Amino acid sequence: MYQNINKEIAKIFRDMSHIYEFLDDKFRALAYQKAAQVLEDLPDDVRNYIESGKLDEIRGIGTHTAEKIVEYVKTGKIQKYEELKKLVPPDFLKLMEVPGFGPKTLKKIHQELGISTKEELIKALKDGRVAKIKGFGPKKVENMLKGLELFEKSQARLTLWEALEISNIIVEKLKKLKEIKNIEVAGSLRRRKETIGDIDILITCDDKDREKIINYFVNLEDVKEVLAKGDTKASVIIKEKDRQVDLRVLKQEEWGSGLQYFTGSKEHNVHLRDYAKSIGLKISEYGVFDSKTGEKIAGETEESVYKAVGMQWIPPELREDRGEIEAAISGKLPILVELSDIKGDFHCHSNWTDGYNTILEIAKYIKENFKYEYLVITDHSKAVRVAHGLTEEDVLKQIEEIDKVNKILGYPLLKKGIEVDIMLDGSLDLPDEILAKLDWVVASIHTHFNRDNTDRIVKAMENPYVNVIGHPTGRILGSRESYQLSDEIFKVAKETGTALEINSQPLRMDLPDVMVKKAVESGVKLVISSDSHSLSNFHYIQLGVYIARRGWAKKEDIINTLSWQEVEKFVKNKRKKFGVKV
DNA sequence: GCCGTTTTCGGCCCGACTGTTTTCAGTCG
Repeated sequence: MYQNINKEIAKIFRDMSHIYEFLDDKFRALAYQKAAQVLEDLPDDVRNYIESGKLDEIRGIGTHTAEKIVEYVKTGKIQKYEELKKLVPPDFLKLMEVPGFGPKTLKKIHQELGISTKEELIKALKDGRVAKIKGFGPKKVENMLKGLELFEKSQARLTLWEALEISNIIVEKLKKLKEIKNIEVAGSLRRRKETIGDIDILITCDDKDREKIINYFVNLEDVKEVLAKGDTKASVIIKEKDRQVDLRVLKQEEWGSGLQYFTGSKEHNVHLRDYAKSIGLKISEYGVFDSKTGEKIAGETEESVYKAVGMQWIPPELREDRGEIEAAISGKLPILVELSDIKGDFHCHSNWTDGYNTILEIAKYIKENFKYEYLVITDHSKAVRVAHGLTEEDVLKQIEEIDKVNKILGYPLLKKGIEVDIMLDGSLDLPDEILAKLDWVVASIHTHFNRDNTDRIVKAMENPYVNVIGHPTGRILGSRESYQLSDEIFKVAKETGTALEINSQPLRMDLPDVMVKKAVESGVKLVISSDSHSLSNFHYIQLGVYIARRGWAKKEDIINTLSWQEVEKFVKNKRKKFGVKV
């Protein structure tokens, strides 16, 4: 069962971390926080680590957290957690995530007023009881109430695509000001995380131009409300999706260290600063300093910051504290795949099923807008009724149509493919004789999400004609969790010569980054696909490239970087392996 | 509770901001 148990335990550890914060045991809280993060990022089922005796070799998991993991696996609960839970009102655990609601604040309210539910707390905030506690006051209470409101409003995060679109609009407008010297987005957006909270934009300029730039920013037509406007920073809410956008003005000599700091992630920065400290240096957003003399030794560029602590520059997509710091110290960072390496797209839909455009329209659009060597048309197969999936006869007709369009284009840009459905028993809904006529076969699951689907995917991969598994985990961000899968899929993918898809649809982003990393480590090939249903969708491919990069994928790991001739070799190799004549 | 390119014990990122204080604790990113 893939990931679920890791997540279950991570959630408990996170709760325990909150409880320890509440109990003023800061460092235990930190340790559990770290263990939770590590578990969430773990691409393997944690039980595999137990079996192989490697559980406490994971950095961040020690003797005691390992014991508790084993205990959970064996008994379904953690005794210590059950005891700790009794010490903190359950509502307060959730409230700790609200801005302004720290452990000390909540503890004091709990002790002084004997309050233990969210409802009572809100009442006490409003009727002035909280404001009377020593160390509290009207302003603090006001901010807590505001925090509560904000928290409830902004729970939903933007997709990476939405955040990129919004930030591009703002950045392009700012770029028109010639006073701005450097400009860059920061935060999770620069790291290209799958979802984004707020948008951070950093710039540098001469001191005398600050005011003009900040005024220009807060007066953009996209701005709905100005939250704050100061000397070095302005925050606004923009009309598009009611999102907060922050502009920060840095000094030229602090550009690198500021960009590094504001890019994060938090975990990456903590680890980086900790390491710097161990070699006698101090890193802050203002630069890299000698701990003893206080002398500044770097900061103007990001490269200089990493270089000063003896590391390679780390691409933002890797900055999640998943081993990139160690790799950068030993000079072993991978050279990540880039959008310009991509030679084609392997998954799209035409109006033969649920796409909006004719095959000819698609072909012309790709010819004009991409430098692709190939594009595989992969409409749905008949089992997907809502999409009017293709029957055997339809597939044969579409093959003729594609030949026709290629003739119009004057070269064979389009390739013949299908997104064939994986049935409940793992069989496919089109016969091998039909699949054999195609250049490329994507096999996907579109039904029965509430079960462990390893068996279905394994069986599909054992079909000689299946080249890639489409959106392998089935997740939809914000609405559908991944179904369960075991690591066997990586093993079988490798053995059978089947690739795994990185589906670039903004709400899919499937495979997720940590699974991409696992695939790369397992020697499994990946295919980046737009899964387009309309012309503009083809541009999603860059999202897939970002996930691939976040999963440490190199050019060699990605099938799309191959010429079509090499792709054909990949297809033939699998068929040969299964004894099919090619 | 975790961890080691100073350490197996004694640390655990850094700085700004806010609101409450009268020198600082708590929170945030």
